[in-house]
Amino acid sequence: MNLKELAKQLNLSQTTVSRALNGYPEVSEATRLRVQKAATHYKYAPSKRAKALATGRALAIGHVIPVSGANDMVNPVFGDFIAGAGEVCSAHGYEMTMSMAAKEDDEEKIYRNLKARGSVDGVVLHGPVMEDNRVALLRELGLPFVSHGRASRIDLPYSWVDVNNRSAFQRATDLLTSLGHNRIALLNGPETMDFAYRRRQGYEHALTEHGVRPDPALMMADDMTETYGFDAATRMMAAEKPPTAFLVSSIITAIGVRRAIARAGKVMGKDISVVTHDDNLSYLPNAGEVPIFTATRSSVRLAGNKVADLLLQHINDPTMPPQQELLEVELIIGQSTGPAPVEA
Amino acid sequence: MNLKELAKQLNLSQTTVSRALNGYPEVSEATRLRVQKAATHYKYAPSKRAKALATGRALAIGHVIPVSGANDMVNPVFGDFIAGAGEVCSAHGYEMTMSMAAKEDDEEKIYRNLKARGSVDGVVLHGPVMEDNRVALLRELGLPFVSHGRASRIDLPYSWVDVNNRSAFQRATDLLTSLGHNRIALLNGPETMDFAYRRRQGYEHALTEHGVRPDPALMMADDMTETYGFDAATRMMAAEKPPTAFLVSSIITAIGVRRAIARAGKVMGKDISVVTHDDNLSYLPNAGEVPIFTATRSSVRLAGNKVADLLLQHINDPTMPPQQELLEVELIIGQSTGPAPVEA
DNA sequence: GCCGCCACTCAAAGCGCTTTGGATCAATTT
DNA sequence: AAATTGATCCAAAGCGCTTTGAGTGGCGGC
Repeated sequence: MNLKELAKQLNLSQTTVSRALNGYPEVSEATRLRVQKAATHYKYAPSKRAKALATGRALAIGHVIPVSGANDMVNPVFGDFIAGAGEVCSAHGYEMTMSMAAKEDDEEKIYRNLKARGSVDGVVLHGPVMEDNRVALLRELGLPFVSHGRASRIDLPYSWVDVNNRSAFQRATDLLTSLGHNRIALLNGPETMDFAYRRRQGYEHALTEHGVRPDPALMMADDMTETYGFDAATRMMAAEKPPTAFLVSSIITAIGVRRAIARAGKVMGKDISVVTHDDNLSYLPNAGEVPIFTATRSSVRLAGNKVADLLLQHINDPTMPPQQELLEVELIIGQSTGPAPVEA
Repeated sequence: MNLKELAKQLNLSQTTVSRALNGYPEVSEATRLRVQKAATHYKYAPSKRAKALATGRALAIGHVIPVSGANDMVNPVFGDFIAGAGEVCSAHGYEMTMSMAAKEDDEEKIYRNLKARGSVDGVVLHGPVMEDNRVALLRELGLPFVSHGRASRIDLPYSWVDVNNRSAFQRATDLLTSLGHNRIALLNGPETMDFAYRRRQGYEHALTEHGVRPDPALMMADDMTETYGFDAATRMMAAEKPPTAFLVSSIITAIGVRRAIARAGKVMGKDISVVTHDDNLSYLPNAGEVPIFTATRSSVRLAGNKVADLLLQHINDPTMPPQQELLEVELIIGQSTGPAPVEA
């Protein structure tokens, strides 16, 4: 059933039926009701394709997902973020489309096509890196976008929703030093990623504030897998001057660290402390009366909500100036931290 | 730049330009080349909206994601599956759109709309449950679809790609019994889900074959979170007749089990054995010379490839009869299994 | 020299919607 | 009584593409 047929059934013009269904005022309440009844009766749903062509709006936003890293890793955070964004999108009648971006150079083409083909009204920028050139590109294209995370060293205004990563890791480091730790290892994400860069800043800043010189031997950055956590922690603990605490960028990596600690015959939270960032993933709840990990927590699903919300605002009002939202983490005390062991 | 303008620039009709770009034979090689040059020069990309309207094809497939369970869990497997499907979609010029389905009754409406509005050419059915009524619905709607996993007790023909869950868990159970275990606990996923139902079948079948009566006290089913694994394992190990081995449906849950074992002061692979299903998630590689977990492994990313591939075939040839693909798992021996401890 | 054929090219219709620019008619105003 | 207004409704154009059906002109065969 399409508009024309529906109009014929009702002995009305397409114009009137269209207006009745889209809530325009130039139609009497009586006929509006009649039209709506008929529409639900015939299960009429307007063709998205035609609507998009006629209105110039796709009623869709796009996600361009960088499938990156050594082994084409998909960010484990992805599912929850999408779920968050999806909630607000579907509440506003928007769809989400995704494209996978394998190689770096592919990505520019993807955005250009998205714009030229008009398949989306806006995009969310995933995984910003430092000096991310996508920001300039998207601005130039005039494609509304919101970044999930900031891109450092960019002076162009643009919209983003980010976690205060610097402050989070600074606070986490403060916590550890206040417990007496001064050999604190950092297992960071890839430091081309902006969030990782900022976390290291927070970590180093806190250390220097406490008069500790950051030790390169205690700092690593890599794709945040479980095995990365295990391998790095195992190696560091076997070193000459092992750390007494780990600050970790992902709960998945932290799980690897926990495994390494157990394997070394130590007890997490007693012999060795661990603080991790916790994205509050639905399948990895870090909960309980006393959560397993002491963590800097920030719900990535909530971030998905906020990003989508902001993006839809931009789409509906293109003149709206860029907006930023900085989410503070909760510092959650769990079982994985304790006072630094006394030197033997 | 649109077709009309491009045609004008070239002093050709829209028809010819369109045909030149879409590879139709009725156009001379000379002009085809000329057109293609101009197209790339002007960065012309045909409007997806207009193309969709004109051809009746959206060049997109849909994913309807059930965001379900007690705490709106997003399946951790999701990201990798999507990445797999995305690969083949983008290789064929297709986009993927996702809709979140919160409540059960929502879902039917989502599919109906997807069809009526014509926003996708086909869908992948996620998370089939037993006697899944979506199969009948999609067939009735005439919307091409491929299911990721089967739906038991449905005698309608339809296409699916599934892991041989029954055989996988049967083999895993066999392995454990051959190691001398006869109190093997099953930590399954929600047994409304088809895959979980089948896994239990395999497990029970193997047990009975070995003359062991399945013990309800050793069987659980729930959302496959980490804490579920920890809680269930902790409880079972504290019971009167604790299990000597765990068979687990998800590596994430298995991680919880490992934590419970460590907490209880036991050694995994020695005091207590664990076999888990392993979806080969990119961020949770169960690798190394000897993998951490003994596992039934099947790449969910590969499944994504296959599902998308099959779906695109159906879309391109609607007369193609339903096809099924059953993926066998690899049984990987890791560090988490060993002979059953001798009774004290 | 005429016909038919092949290789190209084009004008125009159509996909299903929105939206512009009238029409129509009753009620109100002058 | 004529003109204005407001409330409804409509015909038709247009969104940017594909595709049908219809020309062109050049060429060999009779």
